[in-house]
Amino acid sequence: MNSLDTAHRRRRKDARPQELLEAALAVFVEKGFSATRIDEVAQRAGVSKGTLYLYYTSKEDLLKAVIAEHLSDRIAEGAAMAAGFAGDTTTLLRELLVGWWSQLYDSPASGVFKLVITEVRNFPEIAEYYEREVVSRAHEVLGGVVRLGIERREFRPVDVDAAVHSLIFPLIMLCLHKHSFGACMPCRPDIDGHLFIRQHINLLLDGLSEKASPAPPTPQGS
Amino acid sequence: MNSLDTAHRRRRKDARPQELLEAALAVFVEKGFSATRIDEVAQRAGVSKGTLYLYYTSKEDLLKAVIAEHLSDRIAEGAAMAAGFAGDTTTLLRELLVGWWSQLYDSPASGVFKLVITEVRNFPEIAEYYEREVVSRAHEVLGGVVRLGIERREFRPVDVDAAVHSLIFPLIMLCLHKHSFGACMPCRPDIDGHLFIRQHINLLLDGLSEKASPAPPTPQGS
Amino acid sequence: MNSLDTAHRRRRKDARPQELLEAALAVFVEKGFSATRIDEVAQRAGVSKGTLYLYYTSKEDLLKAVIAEHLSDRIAEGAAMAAGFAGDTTTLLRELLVGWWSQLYDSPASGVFKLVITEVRNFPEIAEYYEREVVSRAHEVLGGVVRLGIERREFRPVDVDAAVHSLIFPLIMLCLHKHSFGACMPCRPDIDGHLFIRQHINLLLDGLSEKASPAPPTPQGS
Amino acid sequence: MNSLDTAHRRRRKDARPQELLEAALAVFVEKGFSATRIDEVAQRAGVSKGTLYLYYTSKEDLLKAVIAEHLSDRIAEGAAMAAGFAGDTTTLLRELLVGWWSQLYDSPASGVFKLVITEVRNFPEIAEYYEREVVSRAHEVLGGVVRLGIERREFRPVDVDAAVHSLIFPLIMLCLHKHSFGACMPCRPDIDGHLFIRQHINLLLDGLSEKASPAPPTPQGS
DNA sequence: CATGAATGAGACTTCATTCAT
DNA sequence: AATGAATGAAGTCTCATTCAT
Repeated sequence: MNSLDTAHRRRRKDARPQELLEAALAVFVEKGFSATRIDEVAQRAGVSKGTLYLYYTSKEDLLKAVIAEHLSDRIAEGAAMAAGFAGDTTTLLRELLVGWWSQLYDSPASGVFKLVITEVRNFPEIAEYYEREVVSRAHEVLGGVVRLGIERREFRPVDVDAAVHSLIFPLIMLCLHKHSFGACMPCRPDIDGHLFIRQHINLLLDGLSEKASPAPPTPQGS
Repeated sequence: MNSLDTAHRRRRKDARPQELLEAALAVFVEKGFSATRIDEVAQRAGVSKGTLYLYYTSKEDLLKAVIAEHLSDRIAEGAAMAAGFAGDTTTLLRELLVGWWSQLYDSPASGVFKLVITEVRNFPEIAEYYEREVVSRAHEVLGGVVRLGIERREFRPVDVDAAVHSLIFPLIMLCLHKHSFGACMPCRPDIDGHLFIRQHINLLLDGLSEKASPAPPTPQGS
Repeated sequence: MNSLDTAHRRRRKDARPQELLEAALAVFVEKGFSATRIDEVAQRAGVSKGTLYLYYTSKEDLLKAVIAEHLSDRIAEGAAMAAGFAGDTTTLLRELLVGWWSQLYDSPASGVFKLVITEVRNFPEIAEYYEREVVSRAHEVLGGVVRLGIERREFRPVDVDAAVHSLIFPLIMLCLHKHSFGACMPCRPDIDGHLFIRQHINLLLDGLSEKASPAPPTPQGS
Repeated sequence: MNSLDTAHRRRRKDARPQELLEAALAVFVEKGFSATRIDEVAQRAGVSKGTLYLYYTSKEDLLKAVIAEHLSDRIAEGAAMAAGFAGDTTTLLRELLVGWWSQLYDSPASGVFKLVITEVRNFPEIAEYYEREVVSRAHEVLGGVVRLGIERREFRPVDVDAAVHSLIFPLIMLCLHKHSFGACMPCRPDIDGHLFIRQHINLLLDGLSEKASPAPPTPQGS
């Protein structure tokens, strides 16, 4: 019993920062940074307010930790997926966006987009960090695929940066929507995220595609 | 002198609400609702804190007024533009998004998107209002054009709702970007909004287009 | 018409201070000095806030004017009534309290007691004024009657000051009650002021005791 | 040391509400509810402003707690005193009022009367509470004694309610006086409360009139 | 490690008072 | 004389942060 307790205690202790970050992300995304009370984060993590300050020195520190936490892994996953792929770029792009983004969309990490957009202007360090760790790396991965597709004559010679934005902006918007309107008007005939991701990619691939009008193998929306 | 002064006083008085709304929008968008101090709004409008309360009964009231203010007109403009158009839907869509959105993007009203996305969850009435006055009406306009294009065989028979989202989400993201990253990392090679709008439309029109691969007359990005 | 208007205007103007005092008394008594807004007084008097400041230099000034206003006359009336009376002191006392107090109880002046008791500690000048102009003079009148009654052997040789207080305290309480509980619980079987005044005087004149005059074992005041 | 400190801490914590109520009563009675600043209450209780809000959710909440606090006990004491008494009602009444009221007059609870009279109209819930918990119960006790006295032929058949008011109103006035004039004109030959209580009761028990029992010409209450 | 009582700076809001018209 | 828009000091209440236990 004693050793079990110790183990349990240690596990709890080690898990604390993670639990706090999850709680903090949830509340920050829901209320906004300025409007969330530190009490609520602590309470949602099941600890007292004082305990939170054992792990994070201030509310702002917690915010930065939250943002840093949910990024590296996801980006690395996408990069790996792209790097390890052998096949045509059309399939890769579809695979990448559907597989990668669907997962991200479903995870709490999707809320980070809202958080970052909301708070960058108040905490400029976040801008730098986010740009370096997320934007540029994700852009690199997707831009690489598009560029490759153009080289291989699968895609038309479009502006790569613009194409990447056209690809990715709606997906980010989808995440923002999920955590704003999606969270407070759930009764309405709402956007089906996963469906939209596929439809959006199909539409863009048709625009990108060099070939005449290769209607995607599956009908729209399937 | 007397009548002039009276006129001046009256003009100031009549202009106050508008001036306050402009100041409020600017600060709300910059800092977020919760983090903006009422003093700063008042100061930016050139009045004292107390004066603000002569026109708006609370900070929340001010927020709602700000959101309501910058909507009706813009939406109506777009609807009128669409209604009065005679020509092919491809051109109409290009016209609509480039003309309408470029203007909106340049105006302070573009900040409202950030504001709404940030605050809907805290003020559910906003969700209802915004959905009714903005989302559904804008969707109707654009959806109508896409549907017409499909009927006329200019566009392929895509899912209309999804296509509208693919069209408009990046434009909203552009507005969000302008008021978040765009406002705090102006040194970096940044997105050129107007250029992107055109590129994005071209890309999507190619995806939508029924015809083989009618590379747009102008090269991408021009 | 012109002269009528002028007359009317003048009459209004001359009546202003009086109207303001009446309004102020009503609101001060209802809400308390500190809790009444100057706007409400002005509004109840049918003028703008600015106008009030043409007649009284501050809220405190208005308070003092209100208190000074409703006193002198009433006291003088009572003194006159007492001075001009020829008859037995029992009747005089009854006459005095029933006639004088019933009238005061019915008039808005009754509220001044609440106002004074509430505010003396915050405005010590009021204490001095009220003591000099009201308390001492009323006490003199009633004390004189009691003393006379004792000299004439109509009354037992009681402590005059205490007797005056026993006579008058319940009447003041009645006024206080009217403007506190009486004003907010009107549905309950409430005190009938005029009836109580008579009963109270009768009781004091005669005492509760069934037995003749069993002077208490200890002398008065022991 | 550890356990002592803990004990000390706990004792402070448990005592806080009581200490705050005492401080609040003192300041409310002195300045009036609306004019007292929450800071002053906190300071007088030896805590910071924030601490007060750990125990009471608002200024109004504090007011209600203050009023509720100082009542139940005092009323219960009086009722017990009356219930446990064996003897003639004249003595009981004298005992009751002198013993009970002298104590109340000396205690800070005497200020509650001023507070209630001042604030009932602004906080109607107080009226209901006070009527139910104080007025009706005290009235019942005293009314019972008077009624018993009448049954036993110790007292004349007076109107019971009026008699109770005549008995008790001056005592309440005494409390009001203590906390209004009494607190700001201490130099003048002032009322001696305890002396007055005895004199008042004697006077009511015996009446002013020298003659035996000259029932007034008209029946009580006419 | 964990707690939660305590703090006090700072936010929103009110309102007495002023003053140009 | 009368108005009412404007002010800003001051009050209530919140909440991030600390610290003794």
